[in-house]
Amino acid sequence: MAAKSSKRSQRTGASVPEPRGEPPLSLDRIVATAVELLDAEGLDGLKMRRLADRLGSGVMSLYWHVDNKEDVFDLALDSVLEYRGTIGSQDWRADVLHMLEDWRASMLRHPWSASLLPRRALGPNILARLELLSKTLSGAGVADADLNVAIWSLWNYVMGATITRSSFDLSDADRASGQQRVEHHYPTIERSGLLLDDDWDGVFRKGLDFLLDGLAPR
Amino acid sequence: MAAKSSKRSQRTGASVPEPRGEPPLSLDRIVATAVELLDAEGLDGLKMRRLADRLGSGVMSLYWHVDNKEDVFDLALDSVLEYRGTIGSQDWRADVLHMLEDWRASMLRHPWSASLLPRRALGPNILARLELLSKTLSGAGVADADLNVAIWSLWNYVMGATITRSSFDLSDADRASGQQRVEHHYPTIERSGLLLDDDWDGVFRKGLDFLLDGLAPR
DNA sequence: CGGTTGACTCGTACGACGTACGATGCGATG
DNA sequence: CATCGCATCGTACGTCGTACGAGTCAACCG
Repeated sequence: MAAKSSKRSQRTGASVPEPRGEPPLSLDRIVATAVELLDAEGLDGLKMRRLADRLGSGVMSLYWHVDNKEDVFDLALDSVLEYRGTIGSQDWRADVLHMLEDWRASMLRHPWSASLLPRRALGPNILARLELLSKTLSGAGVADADLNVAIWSLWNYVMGATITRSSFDLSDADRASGQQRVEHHYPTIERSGLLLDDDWDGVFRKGLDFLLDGLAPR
Repeated sequence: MAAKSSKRSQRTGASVPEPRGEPPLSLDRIVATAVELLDAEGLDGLKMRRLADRLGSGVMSLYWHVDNKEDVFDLALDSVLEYRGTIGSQDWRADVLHMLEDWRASMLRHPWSASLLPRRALGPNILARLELLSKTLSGAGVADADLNVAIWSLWNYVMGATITRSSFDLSDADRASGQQRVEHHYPTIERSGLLLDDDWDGVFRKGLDFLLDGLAPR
């Protein structure tokens, strides 16, 4: 991450008239198309050749805009994590909830992002969210000494919830065949309906509410 | 996951005398060596050819014991997540803390595991840990209605904390170059020392304590 | 004792992938 | 018209996962 040095110049503000037919290659188009491809085919579905096909260009043309395939992953991931919401209403708690739920929703909309996140460095959009979270909590009266624990607790919770959820979606196919295994060997799990409960949103929200209750008085 | 159908038979209880020289191939040896290789070279360092080299065998011999490379990943991941601790002391809170901290430690000892977890189905050792957690919390007096939220809150927290930490380790290399960026654009993060604080264990423990305080009375 | 069978090993080969390299086209500038 | 930087792309190479089928050897059976 940080400063990859492809030969590409700084993006222009798009002052070109942009004619008919195939639009020209650009970083933005490449990243947007990569996201489409990832959404449609998953992590392993992103091949440089396929990406080029979708863009109507030659494979090697991509490499003028992008350093390598890892770069594409980084850019796609960060583009998906951008936050467009606002902050600074009267109700700091609503601000936090909105931002965190939006984050979770963004990642679930692009399930590959959860798989990618643990092995990529922190992109600017992730840092921006952390900054937003810090600022809001700080403004809400959380003491400086407690700030780090509060931020990380929330962060970890959301991150973990999202990744767990993605992981479960992945194993849905195995669920049927694995069900017997669960029923016979894990009685407590079975009794609690832990793996069957489909109300992920509700559980997520309850835990988050609970966490916030503890972190700062309503 | 679940029932992969390699041609391998059920593992024998090792009744063979096991002679000198290169030991024969076995699922256990393959998995153990895969973990070594992953520890040494990371996710991308695991190649079937390299694995075979380390084992002193031909590449294709692996495929009698294993379905494919994904199978190796699944087995390596699950083998690393096995919990050998006990449960059922007087102090349920200590039991939970021990199990969760052991989990985090296991994953940090094998950083590739955090990257792998989100895209793999739930293995038996993960389910076993969930079962243990459920049983302990249930025995500690957490009401059935609150059980799911409690389990998931803890689970998500640990999962998120571990993955965040791994992610930060990864970006350590970029830290120096990215530091200016952080300092200039993210003032609140900078002021709180959020990205510089090296006491991850302490923060992890504090948040966990806090979470447990809320989930069940001391 | 020769023949058969099943467990296990492995050499060769193939298709797919990421990408290095150098040629090519093109608009702007002198 | 000549030059130069931007942008594109065809070809080729090395590496990967693994399909296929031949090989070895011990155990078993007639």
